[in-house]
Amino acid sequence: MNYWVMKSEPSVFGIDDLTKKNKQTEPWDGVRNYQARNFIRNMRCGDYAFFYHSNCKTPGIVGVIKITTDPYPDSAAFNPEHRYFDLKSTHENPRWYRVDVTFKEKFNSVISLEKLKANPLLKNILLIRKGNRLSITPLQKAEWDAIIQMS
DNA sequence: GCCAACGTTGGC
DNA sequence: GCCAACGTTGGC
Repeated sequence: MNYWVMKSEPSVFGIDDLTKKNKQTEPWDGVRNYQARNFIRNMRCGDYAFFYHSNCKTPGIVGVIKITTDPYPDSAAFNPEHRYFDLKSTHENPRWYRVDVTFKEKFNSVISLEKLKANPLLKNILLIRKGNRLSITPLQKAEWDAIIQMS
């Protein structure tokens, strides 16, 4: 079992896009960064992730999602019409991957970036490292637990 | 809107 | 392989 943080701009795709009754599972697609891609390929069905909202009024962790597939090729990369199209990704040799995520929980309030930075138990997490731009980052179990404690 | 930090591209 | 130029991310 692995733990992750998955980051997205809520104006593009936010946790509320997963809280609708008939749409609690969505593919997490569009990851086009190699480091993040490598993390996705290490994900397994049954892993858990925090949903992080970036580039918004109060950036921070807003809830919990579950990884509900193993990684599989991101078909958006195959579609020339799609904004995530990549000529160099082919069916024979896919370059980009995605997983499906399922809504689990939305916190009553955001665990803000500011609070995450202030918690000494989280001082090593990639998410808050200066200059980090990865949309997918791993967490240790102890770090996961520390964040749950804050919620 | 600003700008620092980072990743990618492409000329050489 | 180096590195300048450029595009993007994301906090503030």
